[in-house]
Amino acid sequence: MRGLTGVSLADLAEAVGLSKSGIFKHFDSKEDMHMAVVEAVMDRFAEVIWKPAEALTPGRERLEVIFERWLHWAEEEWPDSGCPVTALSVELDDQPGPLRDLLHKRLQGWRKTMVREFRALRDPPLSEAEAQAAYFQMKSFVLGHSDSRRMMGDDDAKRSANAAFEALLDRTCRAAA
Amino acid sequence: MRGLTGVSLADLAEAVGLSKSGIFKHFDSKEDMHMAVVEAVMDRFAEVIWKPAEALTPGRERLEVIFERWLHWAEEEWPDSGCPVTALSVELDDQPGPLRDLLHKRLQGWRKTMVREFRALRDPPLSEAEAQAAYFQMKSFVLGHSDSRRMMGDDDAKRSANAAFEALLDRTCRAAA
DNA sequence: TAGAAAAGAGCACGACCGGTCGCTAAATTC
DNA sequence: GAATTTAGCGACCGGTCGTGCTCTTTTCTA
Repeated sequence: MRGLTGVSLADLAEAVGLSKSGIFKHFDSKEDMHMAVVEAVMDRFAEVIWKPAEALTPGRERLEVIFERWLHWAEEEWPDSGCPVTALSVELDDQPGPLRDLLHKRLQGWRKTMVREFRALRDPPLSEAEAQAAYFQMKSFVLGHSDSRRMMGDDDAKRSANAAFEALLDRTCRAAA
Repeated sequence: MRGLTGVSLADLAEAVGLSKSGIFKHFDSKEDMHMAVVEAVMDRFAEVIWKPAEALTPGRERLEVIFERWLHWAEEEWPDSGCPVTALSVELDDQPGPLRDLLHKRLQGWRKTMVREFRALRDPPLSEAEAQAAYFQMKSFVLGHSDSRRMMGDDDAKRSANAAFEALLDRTCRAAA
């Protein structure tokens, strides 16, 4: 990936068919643009991943749909660049400022949502700690999937990730209350 | 992180106390430098993570040491920038060329080593597929650990990763042959 | 110790960087 | 229909980019 810093105004101008100066009628600065990019990416993330699951009732099936959509998002929605959420995280995690803060806020919101989903996986509900541990693993498998597929060229990455996630759901459901 | 592209020759020159042109007596081009960076990073990776485990016999304890060193590597060896292997992977996974090829080769070598380690975790040894699945999860937890700690600000990330890894070892040892 | 070779400094280059300016033309509002 | 806002353009700014060239200084070797 090229990252936010790796895309110049000239690149962008050519891509959208505008002049550099034309772009500045829509954004005050490059950082202003970057903020809009983060917002747009996270909005799209929610639409692609959360929306299809919204209709379902909380529980295992919903989590399975979310996980499937999450892999799909990275694999099909961004076949060239790779998942922009991961890219933004790696690029911004040591760059303090409003941009990182915005991404952090959106990701925390998502995390909170997902922990809630995991709590509802079992009756009686999982403890907060159990749900957090489960989400940690879920997100790990998403990251592992991208790494395996993109960097290691592993065509079975999706299968590996799915198997790991299914096993995670199995043992999380089964765990004693 | 700033990435290879994000570090200019002027930055580097200042950091090492040389002039820009002075640097060119050691490297033919910036790409030549990048190759050396990838080599150096992977050499250091092996030294920090593999070397302390080398003395041990293959098996669970060795894997535990490797995992501990791997987390340590990301957390203590690179407290500011984050794990450079992850950074390089994300930066280069869609940039075909000798640089990506070099990183790919070194990472494949590491993967092969680790899969071998996992096979030796049990007697009778794990199948190739089982060992690959286990390594997929191990690497996922490493990635999850960095993401949780650096982007999400989770101080318990190490604990979460360790718990997940121990559980992985448990059920991998226990699995029927 | 003379001379070669290596390490480094200084400078200049063309290309590109993010950003501003003044202008035009289209759209919107009054 | 006049006035004002908006979208967009090309030219241009000061700076930085990677890199080549020449010259000096250090270091190694015969």
